[in-house]
Amino acid sequence: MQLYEQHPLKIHNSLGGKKENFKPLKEGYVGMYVCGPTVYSNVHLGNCRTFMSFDMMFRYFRHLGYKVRYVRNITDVGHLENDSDDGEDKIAKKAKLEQIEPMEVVQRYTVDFHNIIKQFNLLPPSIEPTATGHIVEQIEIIKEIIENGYAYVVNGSVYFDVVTFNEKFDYGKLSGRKLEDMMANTRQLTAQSEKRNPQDFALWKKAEEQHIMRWPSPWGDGFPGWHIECTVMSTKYLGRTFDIHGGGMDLKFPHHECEIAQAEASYGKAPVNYWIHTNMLTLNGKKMSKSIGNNVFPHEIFSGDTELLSKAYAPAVVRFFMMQAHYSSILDLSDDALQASEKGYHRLMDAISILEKLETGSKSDFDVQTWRQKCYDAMSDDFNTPILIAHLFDAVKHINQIKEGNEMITEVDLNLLSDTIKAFVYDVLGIAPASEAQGDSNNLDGVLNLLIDLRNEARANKDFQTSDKIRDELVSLGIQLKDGKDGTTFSLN
RNA sequence: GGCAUCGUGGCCGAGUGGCUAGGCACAGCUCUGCAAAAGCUUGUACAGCGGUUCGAAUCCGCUCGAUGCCUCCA
Repeated sequence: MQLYEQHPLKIHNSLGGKKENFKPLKEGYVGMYVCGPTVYSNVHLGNCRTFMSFDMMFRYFRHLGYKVRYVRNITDVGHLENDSDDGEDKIAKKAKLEQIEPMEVVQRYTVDFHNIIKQFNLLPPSIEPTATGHIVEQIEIIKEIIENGYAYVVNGSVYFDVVTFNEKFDYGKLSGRKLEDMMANTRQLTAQSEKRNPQDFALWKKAEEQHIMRWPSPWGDGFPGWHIECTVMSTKYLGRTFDIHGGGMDLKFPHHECEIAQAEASYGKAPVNYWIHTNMLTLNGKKMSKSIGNNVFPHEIFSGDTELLSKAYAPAVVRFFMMQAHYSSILDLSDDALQASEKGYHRLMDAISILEKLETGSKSDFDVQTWRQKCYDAMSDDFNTPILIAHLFDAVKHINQIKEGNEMITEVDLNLLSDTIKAFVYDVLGIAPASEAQGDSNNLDGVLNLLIDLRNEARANKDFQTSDKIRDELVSLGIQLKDGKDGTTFSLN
């Protein structure tokens, strides 16, 4: 029996706005697509939060025993700079600015993205397709949409006909908008626009002479519109209808709305059963955004090299900080909040590290079975990581009590406790084990144990000057000694 | 202007029609040579105004405020 049978999962579906019981199309398998980064600049921390949230979901699905195909794309072409007719591709624009090949820009920032994501301990997706690798498929689906009567060609460009589409399908069902309202709220089209209606969006854009990223198509040389790549790459690898589609809240409209429209206009059916949208990470109460410059880069956090922070924070601490908030809530980044998380993180990790040293007894004062169930209940209730973490701290309390000799635990329970807490912290939350995060080494252990011995000798001789010197010097090196009942231990910061 | 989300104790952040999340900070105590760590104890918050209810912070309405989307953005 798989874990997913014992712990049924509920997911908040953005389409409809309700929590629903999760039922995959094929039992035991999950298909999940997440809109990945546009690689024309470094990822900022806000981007990372989204990918981290979906990484956590990916991990929990796997933990539950599902076989998951997780597709996260790389957008390396296609974002129109603006809606005007000379709209050019963001990546191409950046390339011209820096006098290099567009694919060089793509390469540089893709490498940066992978590097950062790895430090945050994200698992690689099953497939990471690129938009430029699927031009042929994009052209094919555009042809289909034209044949079905939901798109029109103007002067080498192809536009999706929202009004015609809306007659048969419902444009706006994901974002809760009505086409009439949208049209009423839009200014009149300028005379020179090619579009029949301001709400129409580009499926294919004609490339002007100076446009360097271009591909031949039945409508002339050009490049694909922003929304079509996701429709193509998701359905190609997951099927025309698949389980989960995720992305940041800011993509709900128009991007995801358009994806639904494109899929329905071509294949005639809804592409996705469960839409999941993660909320924004804010900085000073405002959304992080590349375009307005309100952002923090991960390397600035890791190095502490920013005016926003008083010190550097390890990737695992940042990850723990993010997991303390629900994925669907706005999270505001601040130095105070990170500091609080860092302390909590160390408390949790210290408890895990003393698990092996605990002595077992004849009975348990801690109901591990019930606690374990609560952990699953939290995660299975729309991936409620903050509640899970609250339960983990409940266990921390008991672990410390057992260490102090105030409580007892049986060997069986201790093993279950140990396995469960490690599974949730390491495997599900994706928080790196202490040894990895702290750069463990046996040499260091040996040296520290020697220093601890020397200090304890000094203390025994009441030579507190020496003992305090050892302790204080170590603290300034980031090593904290902890005197307990059963001797002295240390932890690294 | 339209649509959406949200407003919780010093800070961060869950949750919910009645039975006190959690973390951090603060205070007292225990332990300690002194600290740190750990443990124990204390904090009764839910924007405002109405309404529904035996009972609402939780449901409904209004007001105020914040944020997001409506043009590229996770």
